[in-house]
Amino acid sequence: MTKDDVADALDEIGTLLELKGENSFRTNAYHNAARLVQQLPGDLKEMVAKGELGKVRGIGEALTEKITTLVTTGKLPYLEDLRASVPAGLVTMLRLPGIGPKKVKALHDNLHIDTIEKLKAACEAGEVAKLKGFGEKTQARILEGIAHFEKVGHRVRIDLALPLGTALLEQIRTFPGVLRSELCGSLRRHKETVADLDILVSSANAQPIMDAFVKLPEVVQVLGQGPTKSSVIATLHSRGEKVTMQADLRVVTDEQFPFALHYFTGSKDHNIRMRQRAIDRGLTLNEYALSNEAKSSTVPCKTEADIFAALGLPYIEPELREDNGEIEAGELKVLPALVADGDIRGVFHNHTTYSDGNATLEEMALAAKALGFEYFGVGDHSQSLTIARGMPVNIVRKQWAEIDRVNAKLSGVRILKGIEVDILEDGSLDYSDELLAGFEYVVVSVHSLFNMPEEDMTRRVCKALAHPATTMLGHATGRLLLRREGYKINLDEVLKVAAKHGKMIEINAQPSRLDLDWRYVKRAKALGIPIAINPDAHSPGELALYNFGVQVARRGWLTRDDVFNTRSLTDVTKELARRKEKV
DNA sequence: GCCGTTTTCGGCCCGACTGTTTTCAGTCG
Repeated sequence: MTKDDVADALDEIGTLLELKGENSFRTNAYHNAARLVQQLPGDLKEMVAKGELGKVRGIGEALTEKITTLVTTGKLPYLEDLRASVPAGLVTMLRLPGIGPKKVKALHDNLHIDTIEKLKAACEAGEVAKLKGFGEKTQARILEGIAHFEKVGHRVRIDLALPLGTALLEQIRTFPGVLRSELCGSLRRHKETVADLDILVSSANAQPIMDAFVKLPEVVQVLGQGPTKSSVIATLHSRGEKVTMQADLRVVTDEQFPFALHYFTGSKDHNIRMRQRAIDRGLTLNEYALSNEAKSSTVPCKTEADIFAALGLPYIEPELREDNGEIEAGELKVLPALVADGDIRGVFHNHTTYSDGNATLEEMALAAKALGFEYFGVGDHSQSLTIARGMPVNIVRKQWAEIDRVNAKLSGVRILKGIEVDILEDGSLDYSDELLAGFEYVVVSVHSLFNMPEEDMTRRVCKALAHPATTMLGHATGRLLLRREGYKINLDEVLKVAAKHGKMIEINAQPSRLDLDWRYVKRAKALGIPIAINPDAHSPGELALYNFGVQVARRGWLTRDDVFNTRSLTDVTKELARRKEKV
């Protein structure tokens, strides 16, 4: 049993106890212990053997015993009993927004609801609204949540899908007889969420590769196995979550590989356009070849670039293949040279122990330096966001003094004095103009009152953007991918106001956000709005998440020049100073 | 569940919001 397996078990106990109505301090102790186990340095088995587990603050006698049982026997009767006493569907119901353990329990106790399907039926019959503590609005909200759940329930965030895909691919690459191999589909196009994994291999002999694939340790179920295609369910722990996805492996000959790679990368709409393009030239394109049927000959292509060239196009990056103008741009030779990870020279919106981050200014700055960044922009929370330990004014001044001290000490990286200031209900900012003037830049974000009507929210954010002290807008919609839709806001209006006042917009690179969405990134570019890619890091490790933001930027057609933090420290500080002077 | 130099019980987890109520429980970050 790995740390992740143990953490999963403890989390599950916590959740099941919540559903049984257990007090929250007790359930929290389990969730807390799950996190502790996951973050434990060193080998868990060793710690158990040496009896060191109990020394960890937050793990007492009862948890030591349960973790020991899990690690030594691989199972836990206590958990198995709990599972048997709580219907599995109740845990799924917790994923609906506005529905917590108490409401799930009430639904189960009173209406015997133990699945999403039964819940939906009960809502539609109006039974839920009649329950004590529920009402018409709650019932409507549940139905909305179910509709949302049905739409995206099976998709997985890219940061969780990628490690599973990579783990499978890396093992496949060690199989004898594998010539070329690649992850295809929406994962290769770097979409923000992925439905399943498409893996492509070229080899002269498919069968042994198929046989080895279905026996990989991540594979928990074989859905089908044929001579050229196998489908499995695979599972992996990544970033503290258990990821389960369908994975399809296809094996083609090496001559077919570029065609199959292009075909399985998609998107479907892009492929349709490409096939049509082939037909226009008297050719046919499919996943195996580009052929001239009249002459019963084929056009030899060694790479995807050869296929594009054969159809009169420059190479089109996978991120652009959405039939979103890339073919027209290719024809006109105006495809953008997309920004790349290596172009990023610093980041702006990050947190430290001054608010809800878990590392100090210096630790974060050093981690930024280790990534090759020239500058680390701090953007801790402002005073009204008390839950995230937002900084009162005196703490801001203390942080400034520490930044000066650390900057004097460190070389090769410079800390920039920024802030993530809350946009208050009326669109004003959470600090006085006088204090705001003391920052090198100001990120403005919404963290409260998500349910405002669209018009009010739009006005609120636009007012904040227009504030002279504002440098850029943080996570524009507040969405949490697959979990919570963003607040209702007219983004086109927001972009217009940003362009008018010369303000920037961030791509929040947290994989659960990826907000601004790439579709709007492209529109922002058209309006000349500079984009900043920010990891919104709360720990040193999260700084590396900026690469997910780069992927969004690439899907939004951005070049290096479109992204503010591709500029050098000198350029960035000069520009920030220029902006402040204007104020 | 955990924790403890105010130590073996009682605090831990705070504030705002929502929708349900008629004084508050549940959810969320």
